[in-house]
Amino acid sequence: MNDYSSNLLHGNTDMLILGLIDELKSAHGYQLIKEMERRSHGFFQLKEGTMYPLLRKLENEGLLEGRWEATSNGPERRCYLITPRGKEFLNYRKASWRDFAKAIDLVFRTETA
Amino acid sequence: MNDYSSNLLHGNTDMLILGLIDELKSAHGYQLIKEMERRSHGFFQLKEGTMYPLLRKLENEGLLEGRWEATSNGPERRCYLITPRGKEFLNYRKASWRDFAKAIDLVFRTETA
DNA sequence: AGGCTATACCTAGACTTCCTATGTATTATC
DNA sequence: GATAATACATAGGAAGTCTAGGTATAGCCT
Repeated sequence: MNDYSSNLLHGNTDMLILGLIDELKSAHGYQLIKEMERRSHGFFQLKEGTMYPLLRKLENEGLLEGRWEATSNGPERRCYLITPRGKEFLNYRKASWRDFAKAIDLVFRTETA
Repeated sequence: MNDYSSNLLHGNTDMLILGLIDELKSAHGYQLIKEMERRSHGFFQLKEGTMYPLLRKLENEGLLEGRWEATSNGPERRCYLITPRGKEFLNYRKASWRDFAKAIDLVFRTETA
């Protein structure tokens, strides 16, 4: 990420996490970091120190549901599903994002437009 | 602004300020707050505690040039122009913003797209 | 056996950015 | 002379992300 990406990311991380889990049906933290990086062509490189506390926070708020799962070839992982409340929140955040992007455009659109 | 707007705003404020000053040729802090609010239909309501320190910071960094001006009907105001370095920086930030918005879309675009 | 890499998660403390709350001062309006 | 609008200033706090460390398992290579 360049110098500003983590600033721009501010407030969008939970939308990205919830959205990805919603799409993937089930995902764990490490996977989400890699998947976001892959999909954005390297633009988003969320740090572990950001991801794991945030997942727990979203779980505590009832937006995600997590459970430990054993793997055949590595350490246990905590897999998350999105809850109905999480889906609601995701939709709200997506709408906020659209409004925000629209507002940026409005500011830069010239007066006569 | 709703609860999240100030989070989404993170890292975009200087782009908005520089962009508006660039468009308006010259502007002062109070004007910028009102103009942003007007143009975004109330979405952006930057606080004075955000605006004034930021303007001074941008001036100190050589991106803006400010001078005090008397007014006929009120207190003095500090008017700002954008410098060549400021325009460069603005273009860079606008490009970053486009990249960021694109990255968000990429993450949410389904695999097959 | 030992070292390296990838996977997978955890935490404390720092940093940046923006907001809150408050203060000063001028002019116009009621 | 009280209030509102204009106009700027500042200290302290809140929120979100990063830094920089840590633990642990499994596979691969020498």
